[in-house]
Amino acid sequence: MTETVRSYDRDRSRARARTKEDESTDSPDESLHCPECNGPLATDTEHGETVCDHCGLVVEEDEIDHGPEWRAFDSKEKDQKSRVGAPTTNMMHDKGLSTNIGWQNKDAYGNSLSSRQREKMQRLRTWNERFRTRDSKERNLKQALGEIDRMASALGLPDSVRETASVIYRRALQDDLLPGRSIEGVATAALYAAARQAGTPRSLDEIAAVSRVEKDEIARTYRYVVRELKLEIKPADPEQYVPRFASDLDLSDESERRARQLLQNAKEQGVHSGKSPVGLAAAAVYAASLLTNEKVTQSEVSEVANISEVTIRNRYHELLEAEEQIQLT
DNA sequence: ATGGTTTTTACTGCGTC
DNA sequence: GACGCGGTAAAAACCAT
Repeated sequence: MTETVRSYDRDRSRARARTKEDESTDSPDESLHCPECNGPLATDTEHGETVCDHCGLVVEEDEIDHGPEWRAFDSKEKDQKSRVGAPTTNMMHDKGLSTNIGWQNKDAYGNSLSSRQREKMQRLRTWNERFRTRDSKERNLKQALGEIDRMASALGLPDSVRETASVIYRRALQDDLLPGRSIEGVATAALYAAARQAGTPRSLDEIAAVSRVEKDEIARTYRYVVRELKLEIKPADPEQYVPRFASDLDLSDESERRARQLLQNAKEQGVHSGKSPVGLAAAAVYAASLLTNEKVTQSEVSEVANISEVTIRNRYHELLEAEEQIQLT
């Protein structure tokens, strides 16, 4: 035991001595000569350069290659092959970059640890966690991202939306938009905005149903965040609601298609401005179900769309009128 | 706060199964 | 008689100003 340790040390010091020697004597590379003055070349290991001993000309700089390791034939492959480690994700408060200590009391080879070492690891875990989430912003983020994640899964929103929501939240945090507003409110607003940006909008009611904050606060915070961050979000397109409603009602693709067409016609006629997109979508779905003889009742549609039957009636009349107008032209 | 617009609530009448 | 649907009036909610 002691034997191996000592020999290891000795080897190391010997190795160090050797490099020192190389540097101090500036061991000129026999095969190379300076292109300028033909003097001997020396390698400066500290700066990673090859310099002419005589005139000081830097012949070669050993630059670090930041590029990918292998040839890549498209951007996707390039991403995969770049040598910069695991992808970062905005969904974790530290982007997945900080140290993690596994919970199992095993070393790198899978062997169990002695009780002493186990204690030590436990302390390390504790402190690592404390450092990692120490300052308030980090803690803030951690909580908010947890909320976003929870709500997104409850609403069946894809990861891409969560990413976007995370980015929005980060920006809000960075621009000091938080003071005076609740973390959860801003997190919810971020998710709402992200869902709309991604073209998979959820209505305020749906969002409010899974959030811990009231609807009006979400709406207020959302408007605020959008304004301050100057996010550009167009009004929701009614068509984006159609697939969800259609599938909730077990309607055929044909009905879905007709609903879309109805909405497009309405758009051309300009009937849609000022009306709630959800209501339009619901009406279109209902109207389409009539046209394809897949009867669904108004109350069923109003149920899945969270829209009153009256609104459906009003809208779908308008939709059918718009359709007639189109026929005439 | 205000006024204009849209949506909701509540109710009533009609036709059908 | 229950159900789906249509219409209406008044209240409530929403939005820009």
